[in-house]
Amino acid sequence: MSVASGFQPVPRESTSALITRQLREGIMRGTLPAGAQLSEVSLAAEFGVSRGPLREAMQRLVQEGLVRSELNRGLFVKELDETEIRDLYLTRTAIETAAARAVAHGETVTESLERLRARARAMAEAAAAEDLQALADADFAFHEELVNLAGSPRLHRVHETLMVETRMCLTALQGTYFDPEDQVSEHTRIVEAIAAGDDAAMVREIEEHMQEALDRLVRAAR
Amino acid sequence: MSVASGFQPVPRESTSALITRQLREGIMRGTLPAGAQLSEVSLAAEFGVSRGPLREAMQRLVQEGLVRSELNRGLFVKELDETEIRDLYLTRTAIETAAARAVAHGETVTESLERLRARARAMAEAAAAEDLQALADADFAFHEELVNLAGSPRLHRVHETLMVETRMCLTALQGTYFDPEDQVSEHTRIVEAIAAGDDAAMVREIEEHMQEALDRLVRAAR
DNA sequence: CCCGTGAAGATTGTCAACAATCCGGAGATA
DNA sequence: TATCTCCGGATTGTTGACAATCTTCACGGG
Repeated sequence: MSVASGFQPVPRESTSALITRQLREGIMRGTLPAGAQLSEVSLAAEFGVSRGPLREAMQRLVQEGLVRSELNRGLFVKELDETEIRDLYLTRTAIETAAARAVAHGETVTESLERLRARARAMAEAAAAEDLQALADADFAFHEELVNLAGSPRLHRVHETLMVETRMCLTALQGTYFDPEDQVSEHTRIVEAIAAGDDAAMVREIEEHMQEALDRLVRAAR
Repeated sequence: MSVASGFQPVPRESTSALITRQLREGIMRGTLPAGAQLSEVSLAAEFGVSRGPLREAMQRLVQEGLVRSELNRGLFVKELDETEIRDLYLTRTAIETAAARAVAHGETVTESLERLRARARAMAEAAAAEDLQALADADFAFHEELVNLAGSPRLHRVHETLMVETRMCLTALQGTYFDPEDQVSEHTRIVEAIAAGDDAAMVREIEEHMQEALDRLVRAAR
């Protein structure tokens, strides 16, 4: 019975894990806006489960830092002030520079670069088509790809949360205009720095990109 | 009644948070050894609570990555093979280099350096006294201090988990001998690089320190 | 001797009810 | 009018019981 035919272990997931994912999505999309109280009874009813599994999912989000718990009062979607946003981008810089270095020194650099270039191309196309939604999605896809290619479960897990928080910010500022060309070129420069194998340049490009993105965000928020 | 007399908000914590902390401590100290199944009933009995709050605490640890969940089978303390340990140190490097840079560019560099030097001194003293336990503790205190001084809640949260995992490794290898002098000098060099304000050197020293620590660990584990 | 079958025991997953706590407003008092 | 007290409603925190699932081991057939 061992024919080695690439079967993956059945992906069954616990209910709390499923709920966690949906809640995280909701926070990301702004369906659950920052500062909102998460009522246990109403959410449990919405998911069609009892409060037990729902509370377990909540605790996961608390540990993740997306939800704040006030004892005997309730759970609230975490709000991000400017200090928090700066910290968010500081941490993203830490994770993504590490990821870039791992990619640059990895076994499959050429393949990785190909995938990153594809993501960058997708951004350029979205920018050319002036499709801001697609541009934002491609932007996220690029950064997720970068961290995935590093092949580090820890960097990946941390980054996942950071991206949710980032999306939270952008959702809150929906409708604001950012110059597409800047964004595209910043990403292209990152890829080329990785291709060049120049660690210092790589770090510098990512740092500048984060700084730019942070500035855009903070400026728009005022 | 508003005399503004520096009271801090009562630190009341939820039961699941308290349990989480204790479980984490147990994992760290090896009381709950890697790979062990965490029985809900027995643990709940030990804590004197019912299974509800305990399960919530477990979900936090799952999210943190310290515990692995197998559906309908149970929860197990995560095991760290060599690949995992490498990833752990990769991530620690990412977090701690970022922290060091934040400290170096922070407002209170001189004060921060003082505290780091104090930690380094404590290590030197423990090494001189050949107290290996104290040396290990001082080592951890140094790295925790470094990340705390960065003042980043996100770096801090991630790092906390990483340190638990690191301690897990060392607990498993208890009794192994590491050269104290090497450890002390590596930390001193990190502090001095921060003092010199040389970003590149700082990153290099931390990377080398992590590499050394990783090598010591991997060598000892074989 | 090996392998499939099935029941018993143990463990996890889920639920609905109970207890404790908090918030807001009505009423009383100075 | 301002303030204190107390009560009702709502929400969270906790519990014990029930359902579903997995593991183990003995049994019987090939």
